[in-house]
Amino acid sequence: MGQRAFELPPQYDPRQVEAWLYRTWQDRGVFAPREAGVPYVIVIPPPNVTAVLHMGHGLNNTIQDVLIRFERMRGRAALWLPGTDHAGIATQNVVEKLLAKEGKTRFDVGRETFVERVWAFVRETGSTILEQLKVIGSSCDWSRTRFTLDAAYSRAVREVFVRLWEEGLIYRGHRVIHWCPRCLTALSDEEAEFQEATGTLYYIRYPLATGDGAVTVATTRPETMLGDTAVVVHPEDPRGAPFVGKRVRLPIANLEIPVLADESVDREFGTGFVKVTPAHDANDFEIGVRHRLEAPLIMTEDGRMGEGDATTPGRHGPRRVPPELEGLDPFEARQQIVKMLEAQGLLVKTEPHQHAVRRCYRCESVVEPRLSDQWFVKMRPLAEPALAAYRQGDLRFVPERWGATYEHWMENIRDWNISRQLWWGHRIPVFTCAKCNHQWADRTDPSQCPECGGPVEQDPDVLDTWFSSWLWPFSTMGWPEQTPDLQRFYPGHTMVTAPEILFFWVARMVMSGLKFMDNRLPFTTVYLHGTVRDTQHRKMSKSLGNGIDPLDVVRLYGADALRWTAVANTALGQDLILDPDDLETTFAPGRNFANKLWNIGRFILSQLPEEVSSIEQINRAQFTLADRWILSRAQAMIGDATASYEQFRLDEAAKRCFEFVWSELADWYVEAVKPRLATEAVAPSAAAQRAPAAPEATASAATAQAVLAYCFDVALRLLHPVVPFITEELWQRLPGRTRDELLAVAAWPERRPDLEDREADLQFERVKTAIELIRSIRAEYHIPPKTRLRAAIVPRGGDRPAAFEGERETILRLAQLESLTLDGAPSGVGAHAVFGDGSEVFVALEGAIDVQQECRRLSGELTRLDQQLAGLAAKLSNANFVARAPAEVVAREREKERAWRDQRGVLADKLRALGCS
RNA sequence: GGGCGAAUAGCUCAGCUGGUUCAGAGCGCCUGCCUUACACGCAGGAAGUCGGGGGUUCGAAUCCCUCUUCGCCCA
Repeated sequence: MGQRAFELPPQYDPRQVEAWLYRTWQDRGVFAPREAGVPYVIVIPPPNVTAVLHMGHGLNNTIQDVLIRFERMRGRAALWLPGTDHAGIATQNVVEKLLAKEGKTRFDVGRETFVERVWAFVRETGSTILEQLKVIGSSCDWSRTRFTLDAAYSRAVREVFVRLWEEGLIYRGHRVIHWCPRCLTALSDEEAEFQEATGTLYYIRYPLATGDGAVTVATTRPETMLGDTAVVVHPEDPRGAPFVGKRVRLPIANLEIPVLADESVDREFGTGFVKVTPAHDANDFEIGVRHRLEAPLIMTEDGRMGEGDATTPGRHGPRRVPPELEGLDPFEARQQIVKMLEAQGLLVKTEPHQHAVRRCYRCESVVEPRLSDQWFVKMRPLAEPALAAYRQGDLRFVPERWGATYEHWMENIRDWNISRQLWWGHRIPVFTCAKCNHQWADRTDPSQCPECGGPVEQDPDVLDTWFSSWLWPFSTMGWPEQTPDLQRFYPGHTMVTAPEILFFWVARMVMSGLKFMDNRLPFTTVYLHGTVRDTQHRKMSKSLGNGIDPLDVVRLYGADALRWTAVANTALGQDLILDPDDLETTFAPGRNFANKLWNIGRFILSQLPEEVSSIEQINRAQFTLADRWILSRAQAMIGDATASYEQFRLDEAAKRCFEFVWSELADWYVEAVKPRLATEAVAPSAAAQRAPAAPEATASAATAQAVLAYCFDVALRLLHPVVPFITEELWQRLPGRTRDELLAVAAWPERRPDLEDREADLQFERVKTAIELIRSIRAEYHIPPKTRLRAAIVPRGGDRPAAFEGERETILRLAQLESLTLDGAPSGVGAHAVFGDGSEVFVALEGAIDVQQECRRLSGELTRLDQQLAGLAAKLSNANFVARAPAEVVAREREKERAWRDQRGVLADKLRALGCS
C-alpha cells in the first residue's frame, strides 16, 4: 500500500504534468459541452489574430476558465467558444511593417496581393494566441474555434449589413470624423481615445476688413486657421456686438471671412471669439452647417498641409495654403504660422493650456478631425431596446456600478461610423452603378446594375472590425442559418471582459442580439474585471516595458501558479497589481500552494490502502472529535466556496479552499490523525507498543483514512476550477479512480448537512486553543522543541473535559507534553494561560520559570482584559444599547462579559499566587 | 467640467446586508526548528489612531457629507 506515493518527488513539478494533462482533457473531449444538460455558454472576447498572450489575456481567460470549469462540474452542458478577431487596423499595420522591410508599401503591391499577404500571415501566425491559451489551461471547445473573417462569419456580417441597409439604418454621412493620418482611415468615436495634454493657447488677431480694428481669437491649433470660414461669438456677449456682421481678414490665407453670432460659443473660453474651421473640427462643422459656411479641407489624408488641386474632393473656393506651408506636418506648420503671425504683429499672446488630444487606439497617432464621407449606422433605434433590457433587469453587470456607465452611453448614443479606409476586412457590400448611379447593398456580388444593366462598382472600403465582432455571440454559431448550435447555445450566459471594451463591444453585442436574435440578449451577466497594472499602478504595456509574459510565469512557476495569482488577487472588479520586477513575490504563493497540495497528497496517498471506505460506510460512533470537526469544516467549505463561485467572488472561493486545505486539513487534521494511521503503517513493534487492542486501532485507522480521502477529494474538486492541473494530477491518483475518470468532469461536491457538527467545531477549537497556548508558553520560555513538559488543563465556565479527554493524544503530541492532567488543580511552579472562557492551562516549568516574566505576561493579559471589560461594561450599562439593539446582540454581549469576568478572575488569582504586586 | 474607483500592517490586498475578541490574509520582518508529506516547509512572535474632518446610529473600517492624494472613464 501507499507505494504510489513513493513515486512522487517531494516537490511538485508542473512541467512534468501540465502539457500531458491538457492533452488528456482534449483527447477525452471534456471541453465539448456534454450531450445532455442545461447549457452554460461563454463566448470568448476574441483576441486579435495578431495578438501574443499578455497578462490581460491571462487574467481574462483565467476568469472565464474558472467559471466554465465550475459550471461544467456542476453538470451543465458547458460551452466556452473560442476564436480570434481579424483586427483590421492592427493586422494591416503588422503586414505593412513587414512590407516596409522590403521597402514596399501596400500601394506598391496592390490590394489583391496585399490581402493575400495578410491571409498568408494570418494562416501562419494566427493561432499563436490560441495555442498560448492552452498553455494556461483554458478549457475552450477548440472544435468550435471561429475567426471573424471565416466564410460563414462573413456571410453573417454581410447579412446584417444588408438588413440594416434595407431598414434604412445605414446611411452615408458627410461630416467631420476622426481620421488617423498614419493608418489612413476613419475611426469611430470609441477608437479615438482621449489623452490629456499640455498645449499652448494662441491668441491671434484677425483684423477687420475695413482696417479699423480687429477681433482676437484663441486656439490651440493655429495651423487650422487656413481653413477658417468665420469667426463666431455668443449672441449675448456684449464684446461681440460691435463686430457681428462685419468681416475680418484671415491672416496668411489672406481671405475675408464673416464674424457671426452663434449660441454654441463658450463665452468663458479665450476672448469669447472663436475661429470656425468646419472641415477640421466637429463642432465647427455644426456651426458651419447652421450658417451655410464653406468647409474647405486644408490638410491632406496623410495629415500634411495642402488642399490638392481642383479635382480633389473637398477642394473648393480660393487657394488657402501658401506654397511655403504645403507639405508640412501640423506641428511644423504650427511653428511656421506662429512665426509668420509674430512677424505681422498678429500674435497677441500665448498661454499654457490643458486640453484633451485624441489618439488612434491602434497606433497612437494624433487623430485629425476631417470632413469626409463615411457610412454610418443609426444607433438610436438599436440602443433603445438595449437600454430597456438593462432597466428591466434582464441584463446585469458585475460589479453593478458599470450599469450606470452603460446606461449613460446608451442614452447619449451617437451614430457609428463603420467604414474604414483599409484593405483588410469585410468589404462594404454597397454597389453603385456607373451608368445610372443606382446604389444598393447586396447579399451577393452583382455583375450588373439591376436597374439599368450598367457596370457596377463596389465601395472600396471595409467595415469596422467591431461591425463583425458585435455579432460574435450568434455568428459563431452559424447564424443566419438556424443551426443546432444556435438553437441550443444561444442565448449564452456570461460575458467576461475588461471595461475598456464595454462600448466597443459589449454594448453593441447586446444591441445586435436583441436586433437579430428575436429580441433575445446574447448573455445575461457581464462580468467586468479589472486591469493588470504594475506596482506604480501603470497599465502594463509593451511601450512601458512593464509587462509580464504569462508564458515566462508558466515556465517558472506553472500555469496553476499564474492562475492562482490572477484569481486570488482580484477582488470583484478590482485591478490586478503585479510586480514585473519581482516574479518570485508575485507568483510564488501560487506555486507554494500547489506544492502544499502536492505534499498533502503525497502523505495521504502513502497512507491509503487500495480500497478506502466511503464516509457513508463508516459507523458514526467511530468518529473521533477530530474526524467530526474536519468533516464539519469540509461542509462549511463546500457551502462557502460554492456560494462565492456563484457570486463571481472567485478570490474568496479560492482563499476559502486554501484555508481549509492548509490551515485546517494540513495543520490540524493531518497532524492529529498521524498516530492512528501509524497503527497499520508502522512496523509491528511500534504499533504494538501504542495500540495493544488491534481491532479498534484498525477501525480507527480505517476511519481516518476514509475521512482523509473524503476531505481531500472534496478540496480537490472545489479547487479544480482555479488550479486545474495539480488537482487533476492528484485526484487521479486517489484510490478507487479508474483511468477514464477525470476531475475536469467530476461532480461538484454537495454539502451534507448530516456531517455538519457545530458541537465538534466548538470543541475542537478548544483543543486547538489549548495546544496553541502551550506552544506559546514554550516559545516564550525558550523550551527546546524536544523537551517534553507536564501540563494541566482546568476546564471552567461549565465546560466539560470531554473534548480534551477525547483528543488527549493529540494535545500531548502537538504540544510536546509528557503528561496532561485534566482533573486537578495544577501544582508546582510553572506558567499559566487562560482561555477566553476562563478555562486554564498550566505548564510545569521547574527551573525554567521566571517569576518576573510570568508576572509581566499575566498582568499584560489582565490589563488588556480590563480594557476590553471596561468597554463592554460601558456598552451594557448604556440603556439605549440594551433597549434598542437586537436582543440576541445584547445576550451575546452579556455572555461575553461573563466569560471575560471569569477569565479575569482566574488571571487575578494567578497573579496573587505568584506574588506579583 | 461631469461620473466612477482607490486610500486598512513595511509591500500587495480582503473585509458583501453596520453587531461573534473585527481589525484579517499572503508576502516581507524577528525568534526557534531539516519534528520520517512539504525549508516552495513547521512552530512562535512583532507590526495598523482602517487618508483628514464632520454627521447618522445604542453601535461605524462598513452608511451620509466634506476635504486631501492617486487612478480611470466621459465631455
